[in-house]
Amino acid sequence: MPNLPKNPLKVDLSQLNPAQREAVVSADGPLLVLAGAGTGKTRVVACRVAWLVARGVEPGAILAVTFTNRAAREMKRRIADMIPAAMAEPITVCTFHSFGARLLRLHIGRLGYAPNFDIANDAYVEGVVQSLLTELGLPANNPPTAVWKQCLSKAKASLLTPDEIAADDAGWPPGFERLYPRYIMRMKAMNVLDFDDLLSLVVRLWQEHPEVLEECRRQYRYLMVDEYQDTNHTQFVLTSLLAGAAANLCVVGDDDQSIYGWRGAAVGNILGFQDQFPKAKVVRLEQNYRSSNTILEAANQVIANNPRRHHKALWSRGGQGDKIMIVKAKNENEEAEFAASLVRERKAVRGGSLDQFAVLYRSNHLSRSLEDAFRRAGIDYCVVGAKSFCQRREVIDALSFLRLAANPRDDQSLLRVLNVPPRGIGDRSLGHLLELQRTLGGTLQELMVAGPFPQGLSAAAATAAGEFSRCLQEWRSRLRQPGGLAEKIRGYLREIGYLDGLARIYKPRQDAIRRRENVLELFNAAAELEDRRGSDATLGEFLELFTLRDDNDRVKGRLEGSVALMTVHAAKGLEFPVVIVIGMEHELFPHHNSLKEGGLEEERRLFYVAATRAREELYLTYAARRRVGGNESVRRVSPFVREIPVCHTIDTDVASAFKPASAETAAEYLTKMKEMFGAANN
DNA sequence: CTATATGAGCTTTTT
DNA sequence: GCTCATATAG
Repeated sequence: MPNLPKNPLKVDLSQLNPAQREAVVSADGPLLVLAGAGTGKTRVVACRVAWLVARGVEPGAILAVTFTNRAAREMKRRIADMIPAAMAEPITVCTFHSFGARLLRLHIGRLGYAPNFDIANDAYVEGVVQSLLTELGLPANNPPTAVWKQCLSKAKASLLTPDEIAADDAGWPPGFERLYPRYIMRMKAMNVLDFDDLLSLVVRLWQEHPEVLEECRRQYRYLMVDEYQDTNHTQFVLTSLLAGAAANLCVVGDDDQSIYGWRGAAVGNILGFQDQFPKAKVVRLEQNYRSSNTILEAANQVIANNPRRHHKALWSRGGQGDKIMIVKAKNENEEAEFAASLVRERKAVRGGSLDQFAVLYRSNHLSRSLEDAFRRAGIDYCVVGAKSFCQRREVIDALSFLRLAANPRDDQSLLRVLNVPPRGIGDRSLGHLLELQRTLGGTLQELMVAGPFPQGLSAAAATAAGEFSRCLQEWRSRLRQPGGLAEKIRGYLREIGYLDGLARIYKPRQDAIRRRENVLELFNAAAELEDRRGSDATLGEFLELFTLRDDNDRVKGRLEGSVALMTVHAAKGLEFPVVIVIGMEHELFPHHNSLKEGGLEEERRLFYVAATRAREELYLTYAARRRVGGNESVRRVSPFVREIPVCHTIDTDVASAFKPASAETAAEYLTKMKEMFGAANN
């Protein structure tokens, strides 16, 4: 490269609207950006980062935290579009959890953990919970493990200690005060952290070792937090600690889109930001670049019924657009068929491909009738997010084998796969092993190879256990050598009998083949890592990447050319020209389980999110009768639908939506079609 | 110990 | 209608 004079960095703000520009150039002190749906939030954040750099802020001093990998990736991309790579590279853009993981790898020794800790995913935590429930003599499935897991997460996310839980009689299931401390001890003994630990241990680290906090504050002097409405208490404390008195803290979010309260997110964080920082500047982004004004006005009116919120009213320079169609179906099958025919008809009228359509629903099981209908209609569809790759049984098993090799202290994974595929070591032998651990202590892996364990077993079981241990040890040391990670993972899983065992575990051959393919996906992921990281990629790195990674990449590719079917939660952050929301019924949306704990407001926000996914056309459907858990029940339309001003809606039913039955419905139909076609021609 | 058969249960799920 | 968990026979 010749020595060219360096261009002074310029960031073009001319494309921004005044509010956006103000958010970008307010560089110092606390700043709250209230970014309504579709108001160009990512662009503003990226611009702000670039602007800071252009103003001379050292890139390495900027930390931008997001919730998802997808958001982090997107933000990096947008920043890289605006400033030279050499300046973009030192900027830290990452998720809360990867930030925590990175910091803890460096300093966790001070808290009594080893720095090569493993990170547990959901399935892993559930496994630990199950073992603990049996140990504590608590019922196995009442409440279900998922509920216990959620309680653990909530307790940790609120930074509650076991003592505080025991003193607090509000709402925890009976026995939780015993489970919670045991869970913490078990995880620590295995040197495994869960997702909440990645955050709460950072808080503890900073509180107990202020010099580490000081160092972080010196490094990260400009802090930005995306999706602030979704932060939980730990994340709030984390952010506050790091921001410190300097408080060059910019939080971006939309309280109206806070839909994760049930998981510990505290809307109060964004609602109370100005109480925390009385001098905070507040910028509202209300100009929407996504939806028609009909959709925006409907969404505005509905959300205005929520009492506690930052006032916002979205508007758009785009036209008024089509009315919102509210369609009544006889039952869930007619509803699903209507959705399918609607997609077909609108595609014929609009042209373009199927990926401009999305069908959204409140809960996963509603996808079933849709899938049937779309399959019958021969329309390509893709169900997003229902069962993520990582939760499949075979993937969990395969990962357990890998965790086992990476971490000799990981008892949980050992318990999970010791008898997978069946190798003659059943409940009795396992019980024997656990009994030994209770009396002798130590890790299960140690106990397996030495001491009195093999004697207590049948000859077959002892041989199997010995062979298992030998194989594990050998591959552990091989995996420690650098190079050929993917190949070694494959060799390990083959030799330990898992790959060939799949056919024995999963009975219909078709099923075994499918599961095998999923395991092969793991090898692909490892190979990918090797391509990116070079040949010295380690197993530990692979496991962390896989645990903290997101599934959305995979989904995105498949989405092309097909209708997206997903929950409203999964649709957050996405947009589609045409959106159909099904199951708009009382007790379903809002869901009956959420009505008790003042959850109606969150349900309304959820509906707000659903409606604002649509760019041009929005359809809301409901069924007069629906089979719920076997028996048919009579349904009423969702109250949210009736909160939309009638001037923005057309009420109809499936029969007359396509086929007019009488003169006046024919006229109405004609008007409707005119509007539709008119919009399509614009 | 393993392979099959029966029965309960079911909101949402960024990391 | 599908997945999990426990029961029971081989």
